[in-house]
This record gives sequence, structure tokens and C-alpha cells, in this order.
Amino acid sequence: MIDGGGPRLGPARRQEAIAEQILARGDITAGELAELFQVSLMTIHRDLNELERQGLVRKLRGGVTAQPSSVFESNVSFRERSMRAEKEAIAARAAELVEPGMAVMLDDSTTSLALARRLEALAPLTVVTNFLTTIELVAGMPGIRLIALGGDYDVLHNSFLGVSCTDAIAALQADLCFVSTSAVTGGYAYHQEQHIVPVKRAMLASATRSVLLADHTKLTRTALYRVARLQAFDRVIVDAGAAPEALQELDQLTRSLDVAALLPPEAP
Amino acid sequence: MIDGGGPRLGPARRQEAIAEQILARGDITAGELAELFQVSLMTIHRDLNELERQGLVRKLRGGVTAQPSSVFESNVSFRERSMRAEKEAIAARAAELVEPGMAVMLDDSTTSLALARRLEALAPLTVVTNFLTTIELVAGMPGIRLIALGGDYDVLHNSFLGVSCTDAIAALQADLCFVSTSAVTGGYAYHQEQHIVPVKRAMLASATRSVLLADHTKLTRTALYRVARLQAFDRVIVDAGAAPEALQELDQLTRSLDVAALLPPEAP
DNA sequence: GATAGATCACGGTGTCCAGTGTTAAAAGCT
DNA sequence: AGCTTTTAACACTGGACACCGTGATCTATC
Repeated sequence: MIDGGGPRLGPARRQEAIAEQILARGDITAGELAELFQVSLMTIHRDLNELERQGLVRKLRGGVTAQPSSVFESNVSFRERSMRAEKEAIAARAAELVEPGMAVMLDDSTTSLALARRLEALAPLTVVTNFLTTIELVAGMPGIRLIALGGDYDVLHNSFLGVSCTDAIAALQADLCFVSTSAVTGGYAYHQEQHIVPVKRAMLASATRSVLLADHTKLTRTALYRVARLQAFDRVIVDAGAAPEALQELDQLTRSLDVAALLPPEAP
Repeated sequence: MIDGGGPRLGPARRQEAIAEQILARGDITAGELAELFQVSLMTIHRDLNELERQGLVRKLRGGVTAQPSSVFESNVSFRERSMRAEKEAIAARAAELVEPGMAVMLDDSTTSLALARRLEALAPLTVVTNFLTTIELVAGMPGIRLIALGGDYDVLHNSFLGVSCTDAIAALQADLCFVSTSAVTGGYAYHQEQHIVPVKRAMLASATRSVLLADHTKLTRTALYRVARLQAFDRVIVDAGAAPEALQELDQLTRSLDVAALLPPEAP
């Protein structure tokens, strides 16, 4: 009983809820979903097509099943909406490290994106990134010099990767680089996807100082590919939602740990 | 007497007309413009701020004057609207040279952009470009692999330039590259701006075959910086609006000339 | 300081488009 | 074939946003 006749959700929210429902139950029919969310069958089909395109579910005649992959690296717009407060808190703290005149490097994470939004106030600044979303954002900021990192375009992350990208990074030297990974455990930062790893490593190598950004959910997770030791980062920033024991352990393993307090919810 | 009480123009059109007016007269007051275009003073000021941001005019107290630069390299959205039919004709002809499976390189010109719009139908394909507008467009095309060329972001062209860009180009090899320049005269292709030149040259060097795209207005114009000999291009495509004698002369100077007939105006 | 010019802040208005439903046609299954 | 599920096509709608004007406020120039 997820939805007891509550207010209509936007399509994005509804698709999340549908995915959740499918992930939990394993499978379901389109008709059930239509009933559950009080929308037409057509709308459900459209949602399912979208979720299938994202690789989260499989449609078959008569219903839909969860994609049997254990990997769950969701797409940009989804990641963008989750942990928003935590990301903002981390971004705010990260912004304190940036001073006018610096060249900062940002990776293709939504946490970095949150940081990018705060950079206009710190102009003049040079921003280097391989994240198309950030590129489009920063391109509109007066006073900020933008250097884009090219490479093979990756739909899922909306960013540029591959050899061209790492080569381009190697030819630069930034004052400060901000990187986020999908998991942080046992003194190492991990990432779910292999092809992202060399890019993040190249960024670390081409920056004078580097900072790891990780919301607290990353601390209890694990992922397949090792990116770097935590000691490789000059600083690690997490939000205050983490368990005390996790923070304590982390503090032992990092050169400098920063716990960002959650900000009061903004009043638009 | 530009506007005799005709229908209200959209802001873009009006700003063009204002620029034209200023370019012709040298200077004018905000009040006169408000009267001329039948809009409020505030709107005129907003238009003038925009034109000033684009570097076309200079505002001073009591009026506005033309920017004394002879250069008139207008911005993307302006270029996009001019010579539309010609660009489409050229793009259509250029698309005939592209075959599925190829890797094609596109420069930061609106003519190339028109070509990019036609590429989805020719998938699978690899597209390489430094033009942010094209990047955003192609990123949404399934079946097309996109390789972005990074570099220093240039607001005016909405593209990436500089050493990082030429380096990235040099590391690649495309089957076919499409380039456009601001002027074509006396056996050479010229461009108005210095920092664009190395990028176009790098593209020529990194492509097996190269094509120059030029609408007929380029043939009677000239620009400061020499990009390359016309002989350096395997093919030159112009639209049918060119003067016969100009075409004849051009034919002598190019390896292979292609005159694209204007398409019938599309019926949306 | 007086005045004309420029900007700011707010609210109104029209347009555009994402999102949705309906109906009809197509495609699978039994 | 007969049914169900899925897709295609079209029209509607509500909200977002661009655009513009009005009046108040700020600023330069005399």
C-alpha cells in the first residue's frame, strides 16, 4: 500500500516508485501499476519504456520484471534527486576550500555539480570538467573560465570518458580537484564502473590537492573497482548523517576528515 | 522608415533590426528606438544590454553607438538564423558524402550543425566535434557515438578551442571532416579570428578526406587570417546562390566543386 | 539639487511544451 | 480466429517561462 490515493506524482517520482515496486516484488503487470498509481495504462507503458531504456527493468508481454543485474548505478536525473540535502551540505563545505583565481577540477558526479552551482560567487575561477551537465551550467557563468575535457560520450553519466579524456587531463595541472566515488570502505574509495576509474585517477594525478566528496550512504556500500587509497586524498568530506562509529573509523584512515552539518532546508 | 507600424517582432528579430539601425546610423538614442519599434523604453534598454553583452554596440548615457570595430563576427543564435536555406542545401549535399560506419569530424559552424541534424538517419556513425551546440544535439541521438573535443570554452562561438583542443584532435583520425570558414577568396579559405585557425587546421590534418562548406556570401567577403589553400580540401560545397563568374573562378581553384541547389522551403 | 536618463522590482500576458488520456490500429498469445 | 496486450496517433491541459510594461528608485550630469 504505497499510494493510498495520495496526490498525483510527477512522472519522475512515479517512475522511481514504479522501479521500487518492481525491485521489491520482482514482477508486476501493467494493469496493477495503473490501478496503483491511478493513471492510464498508456502512461504506465510510457514509464516502463523509459525505465527499460535506463536498463532497470525488462518488459515482457503481460508484465514487467526486475532486471536481474545486481548493479544499480542509476542515471543522472535519478541520482540528482537523491540525497539532495546531504550533497548540498557537502558542496557548501567544499566551496569553502575554493579561493578566487584557482583552477578547480570537477568530476562527473552530482555532488560536484552541486559544488559547481556555488562557484559563480567565487569568480574569477577556472573550472575543468568532463561532465556535460556541469559544462552547460558553467558555460553560462560570467567570470568563470571553462575548460572542457573531451572524450567518448557516455549516455548514462552524461560525461566524457576514455583515453582522449585522460590524455587531456594529463596535459593540465589544477590547484584543486573534487572527486566523488560510489563507495568508501576499508581505507579505499571504490567505483562501480570500470571505465570511470582511469578518469578519476588521472584527475588525482593532475591536481596539486585533491578532495573526496562522499555522502554517508557511500560508507556502508561497496563497489567492484578500487579507485585509490583514502590517503591519496588531501581531504575527505562527508555529511553528518553518518554513524558515529563509521566516522571514527574513517577518521583513522584519512589525512583530514571534514564532517559537513546538514543545512536548514532552503526557503524558495 | 524601417518599421511602419508592422506586426510586433520577437525580441531576437527586433534586436537584429536595432543593431542594423545602429550600424547604419552610427548612433541613436533609446527614445528614438522606442518610438521606432513601438515598445517601451525599458524593453529597448534590455535589448541594448543584450547587444552590448554580445559586443556589438556601446551604451553611453543618452544614447548608444556602434562598436568601432570593423569585425562583425556575430554570435551563434544570430548566425543560426541567417542564410538558413543555403545552409540546409549545403548540409543536404554534404550528408550524401557520409556513409554508415564512418567517423566524421565537425567544426563549430552553424552549417556543420545543420549537417549534424541529418546524421541520425545515417547511424551507426561516430561524430567528433568541439561545438557545444552540436554536442548537445548529438548526445541525444541513439546509434551515434559521440566524441567531444575539449578545450578552452569560447562564449561567442559556444565551442572549445586552444591547445587542449588541437592536441585532442591530433590524437584522432577521422574518415571525413567538414569545415566552414568566414571567407573564401583567391584560392584560400580565411577566418576572422585567430584562435579558431589552429583548430580548423588540426581538423584538416587529422582527417583522411576533408570538405569545405561555404554559402555564397562567403565568396565575396574577405577575412584576416588564412586558414588553408582550397587545394587542401578534397571537396568544396557552395550553394547555388553564387554568381556564375564566382563559381567559374572557384571551379578552377578547387579539386572538386559541388554546387548545392536550394531546397524547396519545408512544409512543417 | 534638479532633471533626464537608467535600473530595479513587480505583476500581467501570451506562448510553448511536457504530460496525459482517448481512440484506433497493430501485434502476440492460445 | 478470438482474445489480450502493446503501440501509434491525435487532441487537450495546466504550469512554466519568456517577454513586456508600469511605477518606484537610483545615478550621472549640469
